[in-house]
Amino acid sequence: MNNNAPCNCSFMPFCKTKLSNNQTPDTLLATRTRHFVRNQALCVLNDKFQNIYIIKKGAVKAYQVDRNGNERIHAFYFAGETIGYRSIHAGHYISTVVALTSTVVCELSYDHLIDFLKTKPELYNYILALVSKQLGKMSFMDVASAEQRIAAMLIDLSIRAEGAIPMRELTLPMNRQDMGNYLGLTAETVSRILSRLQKNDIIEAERKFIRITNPQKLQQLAQ
Amino acid sequence: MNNNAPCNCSFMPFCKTKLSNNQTPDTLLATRTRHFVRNQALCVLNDKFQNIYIIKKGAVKAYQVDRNGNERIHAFYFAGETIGYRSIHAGHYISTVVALTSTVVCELSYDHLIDFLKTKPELYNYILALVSKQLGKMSFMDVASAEQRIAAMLIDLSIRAEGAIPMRELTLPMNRQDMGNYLGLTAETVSRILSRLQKNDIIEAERKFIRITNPQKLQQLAQ
DNA sequence: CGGTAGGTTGATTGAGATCAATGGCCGTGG
DNA sequence: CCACGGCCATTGATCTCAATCAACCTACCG
Repeated sequence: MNNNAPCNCSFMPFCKTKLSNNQTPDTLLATRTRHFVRNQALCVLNDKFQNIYIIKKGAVKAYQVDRNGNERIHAFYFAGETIGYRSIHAGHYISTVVALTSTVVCELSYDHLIDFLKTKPELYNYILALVSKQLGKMSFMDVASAEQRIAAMLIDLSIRAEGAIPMRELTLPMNRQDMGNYLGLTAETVSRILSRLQKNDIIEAERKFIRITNPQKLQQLAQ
Repeated sequence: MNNNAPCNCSFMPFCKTKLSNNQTPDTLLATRTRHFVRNQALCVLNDKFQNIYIIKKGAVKAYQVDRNGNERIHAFYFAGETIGYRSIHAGHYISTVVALTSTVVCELSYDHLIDFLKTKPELYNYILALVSKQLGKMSFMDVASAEQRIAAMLIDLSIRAEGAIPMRELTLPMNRQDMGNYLGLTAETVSRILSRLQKNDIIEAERKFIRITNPQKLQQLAQ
């Protein structure tokens, strides 16, 4: 991973490189590459909101802890995806985000982003659209059956997860517990459904490795 | 409702009035007041996204229709609340929004808003925070019991719904079917739980009218 | 090579869906 | 004004799916 390589993420318009005199590329908007190991926190609930993170490599989970001390995962993020929009309003991080695997991120100061935007009003609609895009991700999964939820999640992951072959193969970065937590199911139910999908020749599941052998059927189950 | 009265909604900074020569107040950003009757649509899924609506009076529901033709309500909006942020990214409305009662809205062209913002860079962070705020409303209700969901919804409505006396009394703008749809429950379950809450002296429920007789207990049930 | 976290599978239970019947409210039209 | 019809709400009986509790297996890591 080259720290100075131009992004191809959603911040590309802010990140285009130009060659300066000494032939090293500069970004328009200052960023910093950071590395996180498994279980290390990128940001912690209630810490002052300062940075937006774009995942370059790896995967993370975002969660809150309820009054009973139970973890509630509300999102997973993969390479190319952005973390922090949800915290702009509050001024502090509204969830804790930890790395599920070794993870590389691009760190970007929100204040610098705002200052930069003031010099580029033509990007204004662009950045609003980026934040708006997140709003479309609110899901209705709470009404679906366990099988529908898991089918939908596998399809989603097969598209978003790093290294995944869309609708064919993927390596889950999270365990059954975390999948269940995110979907509102228990780890046992996740395990049972994956076994059932395998019995029905829709997927092959071997711990973290998943191969989707019948994408059409899986899509159908996901509704 | 005075069309020219200054807003006290989240768009207030764009809406402050000044007296011009002839003593009629002007808004900084052009808006238009519109009236909708029950069941009339403010906007329809897939129509070109053009306007943001701020509810001045009344209540609306936002829903999508799934492949099986089932309505899926993902939000209710009340006086003071804003509709349209979710559609900025897509360029078209990503849900259909219909009035639950007679409803008055303030209509605001998104293009005009963007143009206006370009003249007011100091409001960049403000508007980003407004959209970000919506992201915080994504809920975890899918893991709660039916009783928890309904308790939480009653508390939420008692704060947000027009004419509601916070934590005391409210008149529901929607029927049991819509409540259930939103919460991922059936109308029968909603009815049963409301009856149970009444039997336990936590609320009085008479069709659309709800009086919260034991707010502490209700809060406790909602977790 | 042993310990532990993660994963699978079985038996039982329970919350909420489903199916069904009844009653009340309200708008419409005679 | 009242009668009718439709929608909405309530309540009961039954069923189903996923949670829970429990046992056991397997991969991986120090």
